[in-house]
Formats: sequence, C-alpha cells, structure tokens
Amino acid sequence: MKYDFASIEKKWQEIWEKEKPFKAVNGDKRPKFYSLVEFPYPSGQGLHVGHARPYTAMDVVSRKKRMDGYNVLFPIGFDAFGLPTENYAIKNHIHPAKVTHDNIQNFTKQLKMLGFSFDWDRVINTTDPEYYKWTQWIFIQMFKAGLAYKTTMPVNWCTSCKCVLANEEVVNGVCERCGSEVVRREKSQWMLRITAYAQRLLDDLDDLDYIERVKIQQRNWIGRSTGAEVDFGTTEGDKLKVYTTRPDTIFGATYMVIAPEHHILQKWLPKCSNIDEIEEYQRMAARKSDFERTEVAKDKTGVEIKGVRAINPVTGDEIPIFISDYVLATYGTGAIMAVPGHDDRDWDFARKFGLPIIEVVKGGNVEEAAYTDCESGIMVNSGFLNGMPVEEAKKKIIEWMESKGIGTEKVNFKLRDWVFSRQRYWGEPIPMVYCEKCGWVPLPEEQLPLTLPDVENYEPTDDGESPISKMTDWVNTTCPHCGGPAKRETDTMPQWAGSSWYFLRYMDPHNDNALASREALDYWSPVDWYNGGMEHTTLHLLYSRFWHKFLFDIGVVPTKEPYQKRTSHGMILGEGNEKMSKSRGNVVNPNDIVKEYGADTLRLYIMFIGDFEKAAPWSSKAVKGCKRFLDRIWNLAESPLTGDAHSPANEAVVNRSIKKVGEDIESMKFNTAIASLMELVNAFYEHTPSRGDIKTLLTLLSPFAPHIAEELWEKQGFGGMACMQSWPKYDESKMVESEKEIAVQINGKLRCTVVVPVDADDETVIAAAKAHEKVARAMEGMEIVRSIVVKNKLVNLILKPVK
RNA sequence: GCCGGUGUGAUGGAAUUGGUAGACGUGCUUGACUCAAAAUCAAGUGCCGCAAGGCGUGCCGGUUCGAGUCCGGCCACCGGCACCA
Repeated sequence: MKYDFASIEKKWQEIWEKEKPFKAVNGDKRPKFYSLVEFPYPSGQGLHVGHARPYTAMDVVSRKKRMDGYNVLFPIGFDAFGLPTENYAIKNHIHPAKVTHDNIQNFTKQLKMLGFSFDWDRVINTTDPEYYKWTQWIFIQMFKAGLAYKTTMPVNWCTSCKCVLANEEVVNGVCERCGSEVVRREKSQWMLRITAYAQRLLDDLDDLDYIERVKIQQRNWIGRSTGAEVDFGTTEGDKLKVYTTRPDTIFGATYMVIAPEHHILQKWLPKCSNIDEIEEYQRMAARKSDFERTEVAKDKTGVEIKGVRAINPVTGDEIPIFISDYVLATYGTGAIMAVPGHDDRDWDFARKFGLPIIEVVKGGNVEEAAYTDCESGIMVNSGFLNGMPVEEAKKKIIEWMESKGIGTEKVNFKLRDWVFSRQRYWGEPIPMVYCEKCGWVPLPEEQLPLTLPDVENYEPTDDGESPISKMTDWVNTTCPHCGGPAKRETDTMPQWAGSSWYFLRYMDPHNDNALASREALDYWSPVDWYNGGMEHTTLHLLYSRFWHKFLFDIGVVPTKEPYQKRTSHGMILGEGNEKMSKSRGNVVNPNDIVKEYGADTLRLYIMFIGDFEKAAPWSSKAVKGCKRFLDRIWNLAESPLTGDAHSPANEAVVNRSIKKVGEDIESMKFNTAIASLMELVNAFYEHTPSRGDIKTLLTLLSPFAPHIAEELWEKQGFGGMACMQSWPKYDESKMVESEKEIAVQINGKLRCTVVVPVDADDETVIAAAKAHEKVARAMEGMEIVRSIVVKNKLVNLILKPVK
C-alpha cells in the first residue's frame, strides 16, 4: 500500500480531536511542563511558514515532554486586536469583529491541519470581552497603584495610522507597522510607568534562562548608566541641573547645552537679546520628525542664549549656554555640561561654534579628537583631581560635590514610560471616566468588561481623536465616584495590552471570578519554556515582564518572572535568500506544501532546514528529501516484522539514536535529531530491523511526524497511541561497536586508519599502526621519538630521521 | 559610532573537553530496473593530480604532537541600538 498521507493525517487529527490526548490537567500529580509559543495575530493572509517553524519546534518539545511523563500545557490563542484588521474592516465595510472571527476560523483550521498538539479546550481570544475584562482589570489595578497616569507630552505620531506610537514601535524614525513618517505631536496620553521597574527588569534577567542575545538586547534597551547630577549656577541666580556620566571632567566644562524644549527658557527668554533667534530654533526643532533628526545627526546646530551665562561650580568661570537638539529633553535633566575635550558630540559642537577645548584627561590629543577613554587616563588641569586616574577622580569629585551640596550620584535609564493610548477603534476600551470634580476615576470592577460600542464608522479621525469619541451616548456617563456628569476615555489600549498577560489566562481560561484561579497560577507558573521572535525582545517580552512583576507585587501571581526560559527562532527566507514577501512573490503557503507532501513532511522539513536559531532559506527541492525519508520509513514499517528485541546488527545504532534524538530535542538541535533518524533508517535498509527496532524508530519519530508514526504504530499493532508512549531508554553499554577505526597520524598529519578492538591499549594501537603499509613506508630511515594515543580515537607518531 | 552574531564543498548545513573536517539532506555522475521517462534501488562525489602525493573551514600571524575549535591582529556580511551626555 502506498503512503497516503492525506487520509492518514485527516484520520489521526480526528482521533486526537475526539480523544484529546493532549489535554493539560490542572493540579495533576505528574510534574508540570508549560511550553509556550507566541499566539498569532489572525491576519487575512492566514498562517505562513514563518509560524510553522516555532510552532513545530515547541510541538516537538511538548510531545517529547509528554512522553517523558510530564503534564504538559501547550496552549494556543489569538492576539486579535490591532490595526490590520481594522484597516481591512474600514476598506471593505465589514465589522472588525466579523473579520476577526473569520480569520480565527481560518487560522484554527490551518493549525489543526499541521497536527500541533495544542490543548484546544483552552483557546483564548484577546478581543473576547470575557478576556479583555481582565486586561481592563489589570489596567485599573495599575491606575490604583499609581502606575497608569495621563499626561500631555510630545509623542510619536504616525501620520498614516493617525495614531500615537510607543518608543518601541518607532523603528529608524518610521512606524514599525506601516513604514510611514513619524512626527512629534503634543498629546494627552495614558502612560504606564514601566520606568519604575527598570532596575528590577534589569537585575532579574540574571536568574533567567534566556538566550544571551535576548538578555543583551533588553539590557541595552533599559540602558542603565551611573553618573551624577550637578547644579550649575547662572548669572540669573538660579540653578541649572545637568546629568553627566563623567563628573570627573567637570574642570573641562567650557559651555552648557539645554534641550530646545527645556522649561527654564520661559523664564530666561525676556532677558535675552536674541529672543527671535531662540524661538525660531525651538520652532524648527519641534517641526522636525524623528526621521529628520536622525538623518542630520552628524551636523550639530544650536543657538547661544545671549543674556544668561552659567557658572562652572569648580572653576567659578562664567560659561555660555546654548540650546541644541543634540540634547534630548526626555533624558536626564534635559541639560548637559559640555566637555568638548572628552566627548565626541561636544567636540563637534565646540569646533563648529569656536568654543574652547580644554584637556582634563591626559592620553589623547584634544586638538584632533575628543579623548573618551576612561580606563587609562590621568587627570590634568583639574585642580585637586590632578594626577588621579579617571575612576578615582569620579569618586572624589562626587564626594566633594555632595559635601558642598551641589551634586549627587545618580542612575539614569534610557527606558521611557510606555505610551499606552491609541486613537483607534479596534482595541480594548480604557476603563476610565473623567469627571470635572473628581478627575480620572476608574470604572468599578463590577462594571467590567467595558465593551466596545458599535460605531458606524471606525475610520481614524484627522484631529487625532478616537472614532469612539463621536459616540456621545457612550461617551457621556456618570462619575462612579460622585454620580455627576462625566465622560469616558475614548482612546483604546495598544495591541500589546492583551498579550502582556495572555499566558496566565491559559492556566484557567474560563474563570469568571479572576484572571485565573490562585491554584491554577500556583500549579502552572512559571512558563517553563517560551519561544518567540527576536522582534519582540524590547516590546512584548519586556512589557509582559513588567506587567507580571506588577501582578506579583499586588499578590496576584506567585512568581516574579513570567518565563523561566526564552529561546528564539531564525526567520524562514525565500528561495533566493531574501525575506519572504508578497511583493517578491516568494511566499511559501503551508497549505500548498501540506497538499502536495503532507503535514508530516512539512513539519520534518521545517525542522531539518537548518540551525533553529538562524535564518534559513526555503528549498522546494530539499522538501522532497524529507518526503522521501517518510516513504522509506513507510516501506520498512508497513509490512509485518518479527522480534520484539532489538536486532543484534542494529542494537548499537538504535541505542545511539535514542540518546541523540532525545538530547537534541532538549537543546533545540532539531536538524541533527532528524539527521540521526535518517541515519537510523539508512541502517535499517542495510540490516533488516526487528519489530522492536521499528517500535523504537516510530517512538522517536512521533514528535516530528506524528501522523505517520501513529498510522504505522497501529499497523504494527503495538497498542495505544505512539504519542502516549514513554520515551525509550538507551543502554550506554550497547552503544559501542566491538571494533574501532583509529586515525593514524604521522607528525600530526593523517596518513591512514587502522581497525582495533574497542578500548585497545596504547601498545596494541601503535603496533597496529606500525603494521600498516603506509606507516612502514614513512618510517624508513626514521625513528619514533614520541607517540600520542587518544583512546578509541587516534594515534599520532612523531618521527625523526635516524642519526 | 556602540553592542551582538556569522564566515566550512556546487548547495542547506554537521563536527563532545582541541583529536579522522564535510554527518544528514539537496544537487551532480555512473549503473540496475524500464520501450522510455518518472519513481525506486546501488555506487561515487572537497579541490589539484594518472599516481605517489599535495592543498583545503574569510585573511595574516601565534600556541600545540595535533587548531574549524584556543590566543593576537585584520576583512566581509547580517541583526539590534543610535546625539541617552
């Protein structure tokens, strides 16, 4: 009979659906294992092979863990709020809820088609009011804890989405989603105080089993730096506070720069002789988009504030003050002391404006470039710091400043608070009400969920207000606090809200009284292994760590971190090594592959394609090789076999394969796991396998190609299902052959190989080597001065001419 | 500029603590089967050379009996951050 993958796969998918062998059991006494994949955004394009890679990988891991005896939670859901759906809905005049529903149905079908062992009884959907009720609930807890606040500030505004963006959503000055220009705009926004957790988000990385590049990226994004805040006096008698990481260089501060938006300017402007020039520069800076700001990053611009001068607190010198957009309003104090001798940017600026450059750390040539080395420099021209190394000078100057009350040690972070409102329709309504008397008041919890109202038109508005703002009967409400007239918040939450806690809901997905029961949280927390894309490292992954830490602080969750282990997969590229995209026409649709070769072949190929962590190009030819491999297994295992023990000829290779496949799955080396399965099958073609050999092969195969494994398992009459078996044990003593091929080197160069008994002693090996014709020839007129034997591996003979 | 990562046959990629470089797959060559093709099976396949042998893991140097692996110095490509004081 031929390997009819289509009917086999359908058959087993129906059986799994009915018998639920992948059901996770809350409170079960087996050890638990929670493996998680990033739930998909159900787009209209459907599932693509980029989803299949991480999903198959974690499916393999989950299936293996079940066979190891774990109670495995491997859930799936849909992250369904978001712009593409909304835009599609606008264009085609279909309600986004309907679009979402249809897309989810399509995704579900496709996910089932690939045979993933998800627990389908725990599916969640972030747009379901029963779900987002708890997203809103968490927001209210954050508000009550002072972590959610509304403020007016310059924000990133996407000109195409007509919506604000978080800092994390702006990539190279353009919108991460649509690539359109992002400009600065003053808006009143809900913010989440993620900065309050910056230090903990940084520190707690140390104890996590995340791949290193994820940790590094998060650390860089959080961007901790240690320095000092220092007050400079001014001729106005007020104080200008700066932040610097190089307080040691303060004797070299020859001018100051403040951000164009700095509030102190309002006070100084009337005193200035060049008000027009200053205001013009401020207007120009405000107009610039982020993109333009980065474009002209090299060329420094600025205007001197004529009328106010600063006083360097260590030298007592009067120094000029400039405004320039190379100083950011949102970092540190929005003002700096400029030390052109030892900072590249200050050096550029000083050169352009003809400002004095003083060397205060010896080691470079400040006439040519700023000398920024902290490690080997010695202080000069710095009064009482002279002669000290930089690190010592830093400590000394801070002590001195603290004693004088003009400065103090200070830690700063690059991480900014999270801009949390979006002026769009398809998101969770922010459950807040504004009352003239009481200010912002959260909805009482019993009024949750606050559902999205039906609107005629979800089109974003040009005035930057959410489409919901037009719904006056929804907007106008009463204050939950004083009962007076009040208005609802009309902005919605960003896409990242629902995904910041979704893994908790899987633990107890139908709970009406809490986001999940305490028992469920205690049982399943934390996620043991979470695999997802690198692109989420400073977005979803960081955001959800923040939410989880907050939930831990208010006693909702039992662990301070959500995910114990985080890994990341590489991208699947098109055949030409380019990113898959519709415009390039190189997109591989999983439906087509499944139709032509079957889900098992697709799963196998996508795991075999290369190093899981690295990008790999698709090859339609290589897919065929995986189909061939399954055909070969089918041909071997379809017919009746005999012998329940391993066949003597195959015993060693079977035992080696059990070890290799098991270990490789644990360390995500799926490609070599499959390679060793292929070797095993090749061995079976050389020496006819016993029924026991095939049983082991099918067990090892089942995480990768579950349908064919079940079918052949049934045909052989092994009983039960392959996916329910225990992972086989290997016998180390049976893994080795009785003889070993040993490499023979002469002076470190491979000359030949000899076969000796396993664990043969040095003398035997050397004798065998010498007996070889090639060695004998090489030894003519030579003597052995030294020989190195590595047991069961090689012998290296060092020869010298006989004198 | 800063922080990561990667360079291995025609090709995707393998190589424990330094110990036979190129597992496994694709492709290619040859043979078997076939009227033929596909499929399948078998053999071969790093490069040069008839051979002996020589040369080979981005480049240059070093350590070592022995280096893809360790050390020093470069080059190229990819990813992230980017005026964060």
